Amino acid sequence: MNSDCTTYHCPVDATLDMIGGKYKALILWHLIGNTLRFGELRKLIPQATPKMLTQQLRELEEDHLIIRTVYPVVPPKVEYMLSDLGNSIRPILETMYNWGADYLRENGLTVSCSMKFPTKDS
Amino acid sequence: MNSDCTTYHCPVDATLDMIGGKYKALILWHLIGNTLRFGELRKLIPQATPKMLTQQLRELEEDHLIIRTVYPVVPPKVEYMLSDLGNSIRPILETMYNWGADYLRENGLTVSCSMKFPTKDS
DNA sequence: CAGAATCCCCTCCGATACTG
DNA sequence: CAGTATCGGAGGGGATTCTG
Repeated sequence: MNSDCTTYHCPVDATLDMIGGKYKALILWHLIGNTLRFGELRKLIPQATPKMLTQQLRELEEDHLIIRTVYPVVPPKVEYMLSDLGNSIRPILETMYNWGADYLRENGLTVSCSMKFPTKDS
Repeated sequence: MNSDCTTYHCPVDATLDMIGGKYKALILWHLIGNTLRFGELRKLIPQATPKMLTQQLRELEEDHLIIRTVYPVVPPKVEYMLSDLGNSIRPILETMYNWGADYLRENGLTVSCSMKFPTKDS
């Protein structure tokens, strides 16, 4: 998370601190129901440079929202998946998704990527 | 909002863009069911400098989440209240509040200000 | 009372190049 | 493949001072 405070002014700030990073919501969203490799995330979020993607993934890992698994093979293989805590944040993402989608639609704005509301699978 | 894009990569980003500002969630939260003056908001959010408070309020106004009313009197009197759009975002704040409160409790962290979950009044 | 204006630091983040 | 290292610009945000 971004803030190093052990005291927040508001629980909402604590939540925003964990998912408010530049690409964090997008990463979490893509990881819902999927275990993905670094390269797969890069393709899904091409606007993020490797540096930024790594940084955001590390912060999500520090906050225990995702689990990073390194396989000691050559070539390297690293997988990312949601933790239980990460899964518990899904309702927030969905609530924000629905509100944002309504807002964008009512304002005639568009979404550039193919992300859709996930069917309630795993 | 922070981004000037008319195209988002995700509705969640659009939502975060509107409420993710430094003090925006806190401002919106305090305005739920209350019409407040600038000075009252300053007392409720003392960690925000006047400059930052003004900036965040202006952005919330541009995004039509709040309504700013100026009374042409001396001394100046300005009131802020939630718009219909601002009120519509309340479920998001509540969802984030609940998740954040659970998270902080389970991690033994504390909230510094006296903000509580609002009773479901106006 | 409700801000506007200035100054300035410092972090975020993109671009580019390199590595085990 | 999955990163790391380095540089540098833009702007977020604090402290302070001033004003109608």
